[in-house]
Amino acid sequence: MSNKPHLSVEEGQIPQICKACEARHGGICGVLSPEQLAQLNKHSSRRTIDGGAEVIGQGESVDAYSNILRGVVKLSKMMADGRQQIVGLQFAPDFMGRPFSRESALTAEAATETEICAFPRAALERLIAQSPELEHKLYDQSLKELDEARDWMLTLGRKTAQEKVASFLHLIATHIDPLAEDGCTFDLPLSRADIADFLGLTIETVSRQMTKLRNEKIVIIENNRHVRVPDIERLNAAAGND
Amino acid sequence: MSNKPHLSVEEGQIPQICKACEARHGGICGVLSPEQLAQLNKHSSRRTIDGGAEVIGQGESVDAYSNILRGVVKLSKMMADGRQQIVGLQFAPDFMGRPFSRESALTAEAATETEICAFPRAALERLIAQSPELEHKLYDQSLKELDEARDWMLTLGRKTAQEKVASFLHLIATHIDPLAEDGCTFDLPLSRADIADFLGLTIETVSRQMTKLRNEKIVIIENNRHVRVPDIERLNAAAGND
DNA sequence: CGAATTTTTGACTTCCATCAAGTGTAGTGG
DNA sequence: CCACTACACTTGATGGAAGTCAAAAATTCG
Repeated sequence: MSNKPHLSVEEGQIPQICKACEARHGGICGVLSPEQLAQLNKHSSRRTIDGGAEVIGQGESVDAYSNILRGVVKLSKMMADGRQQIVGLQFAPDFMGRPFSRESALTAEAATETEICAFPRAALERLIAQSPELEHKLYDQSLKELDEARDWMLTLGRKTAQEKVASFLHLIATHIDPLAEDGCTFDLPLSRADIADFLGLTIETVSRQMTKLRNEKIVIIENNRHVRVPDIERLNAAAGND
Repeated sequence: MSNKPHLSVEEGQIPQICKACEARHGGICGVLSPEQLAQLNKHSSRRTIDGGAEVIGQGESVDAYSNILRGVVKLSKMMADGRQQIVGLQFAPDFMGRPFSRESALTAEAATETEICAFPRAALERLIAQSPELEHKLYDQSLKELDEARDWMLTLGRKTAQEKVASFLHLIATHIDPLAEDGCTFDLPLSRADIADFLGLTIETVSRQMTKLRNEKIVIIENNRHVRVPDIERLNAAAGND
């Protein structure tokens, strides 16, 4: 046997599909026992969502939660006259959903092609009720999201357009390519229109500030979507962070 | 059988000081058993904080949590160059603190004279570990705060100065005087400078927009701090909500 | 009352939004 | 392969909402 004895007993009960799943490393499934995983798995289904497609609409009733396995999801709010604000981005292996609320106050939309693992509300809530570890994990994620939301409030309320765009690039750089201090490269998951909606700006202003950052050699823009950051600390400084 | 909790039996064990406390009605103490209340109470202390005084500073280490019993607390973030953004307001009987983090990313400052009930971090974390109901309650509050933070992101990113000021007045009106649809009256817990920091504006702009709302008869400003809203729905409309 | 602070009002400036072309870039079909 | 269209992005010219600077008015407080 290649596995340790005490693990091999449990590993055998983990659903095949969960074994290599990212949601077990950092995601909420990591705190579930093999039995619980199997139980949740019975009702869950994987789905691929095209970029731009809506996962759940503002005001719709919520009857499913999901884990993001791949891709980026935008959470946004819209005013009656069409003004829109992106209030959060979710990456794999984030849990997506608002427990204990029947109705979504947000629109969730895939920014890129996205793969999710969805399960019915009742199944998750049953698990929450019987597993304090799961609720703890969810609580922990919501605290992180709250920290992120508050960071972004400072960006929205007090930063200049240039600092906002730099802050956005910094956010993406640290989420997509979380390694090498020097010279990280990535594709932007958002269009200019989305970036504008995230930063509370217009697409023209985003474009102009991108050009400025390029001219100042803080970023190298290769293919509109493809960006290289030679010095993440210079970008951080341009974002107004310390 | 005999140790099964029953209210009438246990009421007698509730600490005297907790009996009339607001934190037991809507606050986190409401989910604690009399034994747990007694345990927490042994280490807790009530404190009155003057308006303007700092409760906990950005970057300081956190060794206590607290419940707000009276007053309003501002949570804010500051940039290196002094720009400041208020990222949340907390009212009685909110729980205040960031579990599972040693260091505060925020400054908490009393906006008005405030009374809190503080307890050491270890005491609360011990209780959390043994009471899933408590963690559930805390989770629920953090989800509400997340909803509020995201609402405010829309305000910061996409609303005009006029809508921002109206949104702020609406927020206070619904928190302070949560009754009578028609004609609510209240005192603003924040100075113009604080309102500006909450809305991402300057105090001059806040003042001008206040004047405009007064001229349009949407609010009646009696004593700078004292405000009357004759029609909460008109205020809501001025805030850009549907 | 008079000093200090907060708030309002006024004049001017600036940054970003708006409006309007222009320049890729990708996809389609002949 | 090249038109052709559609779409995303960039660039330019102009205007307006909110910021800045300055001073007056109102309010608080010793």
